[in-house]
Amino acid sequence: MKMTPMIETFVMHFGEMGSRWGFNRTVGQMYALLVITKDPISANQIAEALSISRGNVSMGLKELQSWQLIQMHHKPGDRKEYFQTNGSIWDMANRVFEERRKREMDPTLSLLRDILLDTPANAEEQHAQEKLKEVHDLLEGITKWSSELQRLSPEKLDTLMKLGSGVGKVLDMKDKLLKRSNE
Amino acid sequence: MKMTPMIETFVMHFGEMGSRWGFNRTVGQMYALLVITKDPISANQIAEALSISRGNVSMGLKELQSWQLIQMHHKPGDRKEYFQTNGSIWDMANRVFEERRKREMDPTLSLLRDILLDTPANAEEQHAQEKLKEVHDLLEGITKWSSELQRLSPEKLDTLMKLGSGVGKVLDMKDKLLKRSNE
DNA sequence: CTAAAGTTTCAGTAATTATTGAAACTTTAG
DNA sequence: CTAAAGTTTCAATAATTACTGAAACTTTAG
Repeated sequence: MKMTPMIETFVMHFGEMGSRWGFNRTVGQMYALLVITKDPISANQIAEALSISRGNVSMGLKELQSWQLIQMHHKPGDRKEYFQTNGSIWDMANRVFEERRKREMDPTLSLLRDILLDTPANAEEQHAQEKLKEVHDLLEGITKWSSELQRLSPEKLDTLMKLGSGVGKVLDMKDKLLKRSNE
Repeated sequence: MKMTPMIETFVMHFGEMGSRWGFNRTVGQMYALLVITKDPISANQIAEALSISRGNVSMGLKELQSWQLIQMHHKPGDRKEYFQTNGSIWDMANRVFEERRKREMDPTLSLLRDILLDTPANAEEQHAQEKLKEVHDLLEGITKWSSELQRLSPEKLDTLMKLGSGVGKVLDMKDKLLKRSNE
């Protein structure tokens, strides 16, 4: 597995970005390689293409599987395992959002819920709790909203995206419609 | 500056989460402290409350300022600088999203644009480019969509959020409305 | 059952990132 | 202008995180 310069550029960049996206450099490289490679490839091919150790590849594949970003394959008459990305680019984005929400918001949300059950001991804690309530409501709002979005069909999502700032107009229309139906 | 146990719990948790949110532990702690503290506090008070070095606080404040999350204040007759969070919790969320978009998507988007200008050298690169196009379109979609959302008034955003799965229905209404106005 | 082909684990080490604290710098009251 | 009060910088070091590769494990063909 030799990468062409174009492919190498992309793979290495994805590696650099990896850490910002929630996984480490080699996991980012591995995923990039799998995204642009048409046919499933083996762990050894990955190790060779990226010049990293076989052990590291094994751990990376485990990580990518835990994100549900890749799939394992078996070729008939071959004992090796072959890997491939799982689903469309949209599915990938959904999984990444979902996973990050789990890691970045859920633990905080749960802690905030606990703290908000306590009775504030003094004026200082009273003020603190009010702020925490705001943070809590924000996180809860984002969480609910994002799970609603994931429930929408891809077509509706696409419409919504294309609507852009037009969303404002649609909201106005909604108010008018409701009013009309109440009359 | 002594923190009560409740406040300490929150501050330390925010520190742990900090790295997942794009800044480091102490920056997370510092921000949490500023969020729940009513009156502006000095760099020294922060260092004392969190038991971290004065130098570290200085760097952290710089980082928080670069995210536009805090504001500096001067008290009359006092040479010290006092700090306070900047804007509402909503403003905070907006700034964090914006900043993360800059760090996590913009560089990739720009690289992808470049690569897509190249002519594929063979079938392998041809397939790679198709995939890259998909990734590019996804990132561009998210970028545009999120900047549209930021342009909406807070009230409309709130309506949109509360709408939840109702978004689907509103989209249906939109189609009907358009049809009606065309008749 | 055995050996071969493959995968995973994990202790040790390398690489990266965060933190300290002393020195350099800046600002202002007098 | 000077000294005092404050802030920032950055080289050294600590803490964390990622990577390697050999050993342990698993699976299957024969």
